[in-house]
Amino acid sequence: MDTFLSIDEVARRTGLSAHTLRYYERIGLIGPVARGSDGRRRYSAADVAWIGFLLRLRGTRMPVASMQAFARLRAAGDHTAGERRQMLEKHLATVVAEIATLQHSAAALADKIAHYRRLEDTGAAPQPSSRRKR
Amino acid sequence: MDTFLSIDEVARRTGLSAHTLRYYERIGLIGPVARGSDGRRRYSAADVAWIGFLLRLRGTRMPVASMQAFARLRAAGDHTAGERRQMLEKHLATVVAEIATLQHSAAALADKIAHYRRLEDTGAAPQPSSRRKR
DNA sequence: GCTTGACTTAGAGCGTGCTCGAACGCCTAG
DNA sequence: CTAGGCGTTCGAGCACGCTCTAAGTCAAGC
Repeated sequence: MDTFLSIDEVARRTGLSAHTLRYYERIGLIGPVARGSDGRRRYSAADVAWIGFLLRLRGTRMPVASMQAFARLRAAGDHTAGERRQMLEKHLATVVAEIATLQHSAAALADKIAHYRRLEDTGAAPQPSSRRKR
Repeated sequence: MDTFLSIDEVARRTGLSAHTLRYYERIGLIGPVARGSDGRRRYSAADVAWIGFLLRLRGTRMPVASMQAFARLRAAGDHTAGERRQMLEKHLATVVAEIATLQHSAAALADKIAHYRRLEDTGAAPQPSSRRKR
């Protein structure tokens, strides 16, 4: 199984740049990646899966510092699983809260838009760049 | 009606710092605020309402540059209402999309947590810092 | 008059998360 | 042997959104 990927392949698959992948490794988000005899990185499937997980955390705006903490726990071994679970639970709670406030804000935005629409339909200046066919 | 507020009062009410309020004014997010005879800012109720709206936009992660664009349109007069509505609609769409991906991620997080919980219950090392009374 | 304290401006500095540049190494093709 | 291309490290630089400092003004209280 030649299941090892070059940094460019991983970049392509994850959407991160090679620069960013090296950066993540530097700051400890990604554990030391295996190297070929020429010193180049050879990412395993597990590495890629972990990066995918990191991207999910990032997508929920977990700060890099927290991801680092999580990565450290992971590297420390199985006995930190409980701690890791707690981190995730805490983070999940903030994500859920954020979803709620976003939904709230989305509703407010929709109201504002409706307000604008009313303004326009009440015969104010017609929109130049908007085909607003009632 | 002494409906004018000092910068500190506005800071208190909006949760922004006085520094940030001045900064927002400097970069054009908040139009020129009226001044008292002593040169100090005197915020009107309309100013405060506008700041509230800005905060909502910020809460949905609208970039400052976009808020500036919106503020410019607003300052340009009523005839930009259509354009402003379009901006809001576009932004609302991104907010809705983001809510969706956050929900997706939240579900994935919940799965991961469940996974950890399973690990723990399958008799791995007991958690030191977790009273997991099955 | 002097002090205190809240305000003003202009501009420098900072935390976060990348992003890029410079200089070099190694492999392959021609 | 040389050139090209892709990788490496180390460190500087950047975009964003504030945040703070410095130096000064003004009004009120002692």
